[in-house]
Amino acid sequence: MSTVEETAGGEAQPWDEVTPDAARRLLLAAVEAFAERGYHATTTRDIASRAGMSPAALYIHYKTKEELLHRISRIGHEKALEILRTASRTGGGPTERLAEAVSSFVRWHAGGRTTARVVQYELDSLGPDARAEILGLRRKVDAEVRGIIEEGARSGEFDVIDVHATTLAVLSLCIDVARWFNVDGPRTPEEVGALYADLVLRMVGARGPGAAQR
Amino acid sequence: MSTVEETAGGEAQPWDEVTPDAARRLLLAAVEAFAERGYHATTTRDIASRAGMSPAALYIHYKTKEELLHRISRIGHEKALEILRTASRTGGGPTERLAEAVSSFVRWHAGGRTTARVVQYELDSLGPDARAEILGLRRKVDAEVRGIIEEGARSGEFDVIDVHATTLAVLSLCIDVARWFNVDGPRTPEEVGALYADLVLRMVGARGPGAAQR
DNA sequence: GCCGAGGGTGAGCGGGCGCTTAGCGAGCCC
DNA sequence: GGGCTCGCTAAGCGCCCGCTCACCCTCGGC
Repeated sequence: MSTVEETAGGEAQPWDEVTPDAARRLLLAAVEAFAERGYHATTTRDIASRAGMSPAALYIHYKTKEELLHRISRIGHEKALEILRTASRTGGGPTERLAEAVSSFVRWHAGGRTTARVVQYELDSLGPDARAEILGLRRKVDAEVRGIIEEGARSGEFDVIDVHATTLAVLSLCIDVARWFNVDGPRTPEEVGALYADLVLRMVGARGPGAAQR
Repeated sequence: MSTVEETAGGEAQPWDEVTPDAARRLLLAAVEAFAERGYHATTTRDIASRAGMSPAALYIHYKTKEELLHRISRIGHEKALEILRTASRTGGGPTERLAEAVSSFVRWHAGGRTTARVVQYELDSLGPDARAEILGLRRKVDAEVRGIIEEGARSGEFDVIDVHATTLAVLSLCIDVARWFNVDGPRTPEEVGALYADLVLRMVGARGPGAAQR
C-alpha cells in the first residue's frame, strides 16, 4: 500500500544533491550503518565495504567520519524542515495545516526510518560546531509547528493550555516514530500518519473542520 | 519545587539493591557516562575513573562492560514497570489511573533523565540474549498501559479508534521526555507530568471525571 | 602472629580503530 | 602518444580500546 520505494537505505530520501556517485554511495552506506548500530559503533571500514570500496576511499570524499554524520544530519534536517514548511503553506486553517504537518512528518519518520533515526538520535555524536549548526535547524522545525499551534490557539480554533509544551509533545510523538516503527510491522507509514494526525488534533482540542467529530 | 534529590546521577533512582558499595559506585558512574556519551563512546577507563578507581577495578565486580549496561537496563525497566503497576493499582476509573500512570511515568523520565536515557535508548547496544530479556520487560510495560486504555475503551469512558496505536503513542510521549528534558529548563518534572497527563486524556477522548473539561 | 580471602592496583597484552601515504591505472588534453 | 589528473587501493602507522595478570594491602579467625 505504501507508495514510496523502500529498498534498504533508499527509502523516501533521494540524496540527489550528493555528488559524485561514489560520495553518494558512501553516504548511503553510512546512513544504513549509523541507523543499525549507531555512530560510535560503526567503523569506517564497515561504511566503505558496504559501499563496495576500500577503507581509504572514504577519505577522498570526506575529511573525517564525523563529516559524514554532519552531512547526513544537515540534509535530513533540511528535508524535515521542508516537509513541515510545505505542509504549513497548504491552504486551510490551523486544523488542516496541523493535520497535514503531522501526517507528512510522521510519514517521513516511518518510511525513511533509517535516515530519520540517524537524524534524530545521533545528534550528540557531532562535535560542538556541527552540533550548534544542526540545533539551529531544529529550532526552525520547532518554530514551524509552534506557529501553527499558536495561530489555532489565538483564533480559538484550538484549545491549548501551554503552547510550548504542546509543541514539544507533538514533535515528541512524531520523532519517536523513528525509534519504534518497523517496516515489516502491521501498519504502513500512511496509516500511522493518519492515526497520529488525529491524535494530535485531539491534543490541541481542535474544534474546527477536520477535527475528529463523532 | 521538585522534591526528589537531583544530584548528578543520584536523581530519583535509589540503586539500593546493588551491593557492595564499590559495585554501586561503578554502576552509577556507568549510568552517568552512558547517558552523556552513549554506550559505545564510553570507555571502561572513564567509568572507573568517575568512580574513583583504577580501570582494573571494574572487572572485579562485572565480567564485561556489557554486563554493566545489562544490569542498569534491567533495574531501570523493573523500576519503570513498578511505577506503572503502582499507578494502575490506585483507586478510581481508567481516567484517574491513566492520568496517574502517565504523570508518574513522565516524572520518572524527567527527574531521572540520566537513567531513563540509558534505559530507553541504549537497548540496541546489548547482545541478543540480554536484549531479548529486556524486550520481555518492555512488553509488560506496554501491556500495563494498554490494559488501562482497553478498559476505558470498553466501558465507554474513553473514545479510542485504535487501542494499540494509541498505547504506542502514549508511551512515545512519555519516553521521548528522556530525550529532551533539561533539568535546568523552565519546567519541573512535576509540571511536565501534569501537562502530559492532560494531553494523554485528550488523546484517548476521556469524558469521565478528571478529564480536562471546559 | 600467621593465614586465607577478597577488594584493589600497575603494567601491559592483543587487537581494531581512524586516518595517511605511496603508488597505480583509466581517461582526457594537446 | 606522452603526461597530467583524478579516483581508488594496499599497506600500515600510532593510538586507545576492552580486558588480564601478577602482585599487594587489609582484615577477621584461630
